[in-house]
Amino acid sequence: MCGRFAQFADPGTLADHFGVETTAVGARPRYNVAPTQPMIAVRLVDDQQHRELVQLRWGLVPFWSKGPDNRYSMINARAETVASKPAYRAAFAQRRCLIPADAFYEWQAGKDGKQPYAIRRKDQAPFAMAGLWEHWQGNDGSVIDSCTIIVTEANALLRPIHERPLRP
DNA sequence: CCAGACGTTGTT
DNA sequence: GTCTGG
DNA sequence: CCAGACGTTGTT
DNA sequence: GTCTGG
Repeated sequence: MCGRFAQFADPGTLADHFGVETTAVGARPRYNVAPTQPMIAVRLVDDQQHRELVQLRWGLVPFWSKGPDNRYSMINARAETVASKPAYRAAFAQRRCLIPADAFYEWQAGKDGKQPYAIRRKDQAPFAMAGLWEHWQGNDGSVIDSCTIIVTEANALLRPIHERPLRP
């Protein structure tokens, strides 16, 4: 669940909405954020007291990784296992964040193909998804700040559109 | 012990 | 069918 | 998540 | 870095 979403609220609106003081981020409206692309997150600054808007790569790159590896999908983390999975454990303990969104997309499978839906609030206000972020530094000094979105079972509203698969 | 994975979804 | 790139 | 590629050689 | 499978 949640492989695409929209972020088109302007940083000022997000700042009001999520209690952020720093808004210095080069954000433009995004109606279709895809995995590996940069997106906006809300996270604590180092003092752990204030929040900032920050640009992160969608698709968490573990700090111990040799680099981004698209063979593994780190765009979502299951809520039931996020505390113990090697790729997420450290971030879960230390580096949680909010992913502001105006809508997220789900595709309903039908016999004539797939029908996309945009899911958003009735009042169209931005909302937050739960996320984790990670800091990665390569041997050449390059740096990637990345994130993942935590997912759970579909609720009654979403179930007719799309259910998260069961896992052994 | 070392080598290799480290994740999720969809589809059959 | 399955992987990669976005 | 979807869309698009999926291969190798030789030449510029 | 840390766990799992062999």
